[in-house]
Formats: sequence, C-alpha cells, structure tokens
Amino acid sequence: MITRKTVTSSVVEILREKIISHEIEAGTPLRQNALADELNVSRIPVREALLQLEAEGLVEFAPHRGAVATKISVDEVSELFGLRAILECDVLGYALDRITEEDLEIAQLILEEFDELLKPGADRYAWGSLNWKFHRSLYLPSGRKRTLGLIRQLHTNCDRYLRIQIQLVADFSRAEEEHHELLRLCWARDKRGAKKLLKTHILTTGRGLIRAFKPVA
Amino acid sequence: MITRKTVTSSVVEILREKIISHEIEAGTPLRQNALADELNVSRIPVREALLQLEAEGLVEFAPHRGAVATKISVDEVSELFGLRAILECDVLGYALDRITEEDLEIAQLILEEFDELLKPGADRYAWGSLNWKFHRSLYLPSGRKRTLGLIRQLHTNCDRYLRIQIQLVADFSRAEEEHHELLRLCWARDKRGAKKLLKTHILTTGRGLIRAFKPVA
DNA sequence: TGGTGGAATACTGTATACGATTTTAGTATA
DNA sequence: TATACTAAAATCGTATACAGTATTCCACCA
Repeated sequence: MITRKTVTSSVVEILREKIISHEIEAGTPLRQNALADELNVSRIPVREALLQLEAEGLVEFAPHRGAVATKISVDEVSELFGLRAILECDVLGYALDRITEEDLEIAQLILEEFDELLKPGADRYAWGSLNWKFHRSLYLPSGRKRTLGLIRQLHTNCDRYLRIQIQLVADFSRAEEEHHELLRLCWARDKRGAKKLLKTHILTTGRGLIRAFKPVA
Repeated sequence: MITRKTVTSSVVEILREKIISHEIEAGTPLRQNALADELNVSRIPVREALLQLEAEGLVEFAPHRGAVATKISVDEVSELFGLRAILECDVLGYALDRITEEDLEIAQLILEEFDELLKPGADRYAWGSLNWKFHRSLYLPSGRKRTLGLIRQLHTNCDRYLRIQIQLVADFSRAEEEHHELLRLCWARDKRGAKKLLKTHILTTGRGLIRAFKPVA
C-alpha cells in the first residue's frame, strides 16, 4: 500500500526533527514565511504543521504573534519522566495479560537492532526512535490506544531533552541492559517485577538527564 | 485584558460543543465546505479547528478523506476513566503539598455553584465544565502543567460520553457529596484519604456511565 | 535625556482560487 | 446479474492574495 503524503505531514516531520535535534533552539520564534520559503511550500501547510506540533507540546502559539519552540524547565523534564513512569507501568500491566510469544519475539528483534547502536560510529540520534519502538512493542498488546497516544507524545518530548547531552553513552549502555532484563521479565510474565524495573528504568534515565542538564540551566 | 479571538478559536469552541453535546453524532463525516458555509467562514479556519480537535481526540483525520467525529467504544471509555484516576490521583498528591487556604476557598466557591445545578430546572449541561473547574482548582497548586493539560483533554472526552445519558441525576448528587468530602480531606491535608476517595470517585462515575451505556452499545 | 504618539513595517489570520484525490454514477462487457 | 472500467462530481489539500494585528522606528514634546 502506498502512503499518500501530504505536504503538511512532511513539514510536520521536518520541523519535529529540527526541534527535537535542537537545530531549532528552544525559544526561537518560528516565522511562517521563513519556513515556507525554506521548504518551498506555502504558509498554509506550515501553519497546519505548527498546529500539530503545538498539540505535541513542541511549539507554543500566541494569537497574532506566531509560534515559538517551547522552552522547557528542569521541573518540566522531571514531570515528563514522572508521567512516563506512571503511564508506562500502568499500560505494561495490561499488556502482560495479553502479550504473545510473537509480540515478545518482535521486541527481541528490536533489541538486537539496539545493540548495533552501541557500536562506535553508530548514529546515536537513532536512539530515541528505537527506544520508543522497543517500549511501544511491549505496550502494544494492551490495546489501550489512548494511553499509547499519550505515551508517544511524552517520548517525543523526552527525546528532545535527551539530545541536549549526546555524551550519555554510559547511560545508553545501562539502559540497554535494563531493556534486556525487562524483556526477560516480560517473558516470565512477572508483572510486578517488570513494572518495578520499568519504573526505575524511566526515572533513573530522567534523573541522569537532569544531572547533565542542571549545570547548563 | 481583552482576549483577541481568532475565527479559528471560535470555530474550535463551536465544534467542540457540538461534538460533546452529540449535536454532531459520532461517526459523522465533517465536511469542510458545509461547516464553513454554516458558520460563514472560509475553509481555512475550519480546517485548523478540525486539526485542533483531532489533537483533543474528538475528531479523526484521514488524508484526502476528511475528518470524522470519533466513535468511542465502551473499552475506550473505561480506559479514559482509568487514565483520569491515575493521573488525577498523582497530581492531587503534589497539589496537597502546596495547596493554600485561598486555593481551598476557591474550590469551595465552585462547589457552591455546583449546588445550584442540582436544583430542578438547572442547566444540566453545565455540569461537565463545572466539574472540570472544581477538579482543576484542586490540581492547579501542583504546578504540573503538562499533567494538567493531559487531564483537561481526558475530561473533555469523558464529558462527551457523560452526556449520552442525561438522566444521571442520582449519580450527579452522589458525585456532589463526594466532592464535598474530597474537599474536606484536602482541608485536612489527608493525602492518602483524598487520593483514595478521588480514585473511587472517578472510577465509579466511569462505571456508572458504562452501565448506562452498555444497553445502547 | 526620557518618554509619548503615530506612521511604516513585518507578520499573522482568513478568504478566495486552483489543482489533486477520492467517491459516485453510469456504461459496457462477461 | 455481477464485475470492470470510465467519466463526472464532490471533496480535500495547497497556493496565492488580501485584511487585520502587533511591532518597530522616528519625530515630537516635556
């Protein structure tokens, strides 16, 4: 099946990536004309893209004053990770009631892709999307799509701040180990153990980020 | 301060109300031309409004096929109330650490407005927004704006399904009592008690709705 | 010098217009 | 009758154009 791409959706992807990667810095006003010219499109799809990004929390609108890439405080980062911990543990509980062997094997495959990233020279920026892919694969069997939608947004936002400090290799490899352990607990259908590990996994990642972040802020 | 209203924001409000009130039924295709003509605006603000409503979960877009008012299943309703229970209890915990007497007095005033609604002849449709106002007033001191944003969305969606059955007067008055009790526990800064009550408050409301909903679905 | 008013500028918000895609209806064919 | 194809209509997506609002800059005055 071919997926018809609208201009708007392309613009969303481009701008999202630019904001997450800090090519567009937090606080930068996003001029519709400038973006439209740069991307060779009209302002309409740019506006619509900005609206979607506002819903994702990456951009803020002020009437007649335009959009600005959101600034985020240390408090907010910790709030985001706190929310992730709560929602992801909850959804994991439901998922473990229904997860199949095939589901677990898919998760396993994603983890193997992950291992590639730890090798030197790998594109470390792929980490965020792969991380989301892995987590999602464990939550998907829950069938709770509203929750998944919220978690997806939270990941997007967390990603953005994870990329502030690219030298978190140590954290990456620790996260990797935790992923393997988490998957093992899922195979064992150990709901309590898996939830507990997931909670600390998310919260320690968050704390690591905040530590790296504090000196800057 | 005067708030400059854009056409788009007005359209958002109108359509949101129409969807929540079921004047626009779930599953209805939302034709941009028809809406634009009806509201005497061009299609641009209509499109932008629909995009925002999509972010709120009231509408679904399919490329080149337009927007449809989302249909929701019983499972999803219960998911929504489950999410509310988790997130609102969490945020209430943080709020109680910081809530002031003034905050509590504001909540008290809202509850008094509430009492008016139980009198016969009152506009029962105001229930949803007032309910949100009350809950929000208790959560606001937490300062967790991301969480509040998510909860706000959940309330909007729950409201929509609360209005399916308008004859929930019995539930309304029970909810009223629970609100008073909740506020009392907040005055006492009884975090554990307040969280526990809030959880059952939300979940029983959800279950009541689902009971009234089941025969239809 | 510091502050106020107002025109010029820049930018956003919305309408209109056009091109692309999907849906519908009708016709031909097996 | 059922299916496949085609043309027309309906609808969406995007470009262009215009209108309205915010910002900037400079002249003027205390």
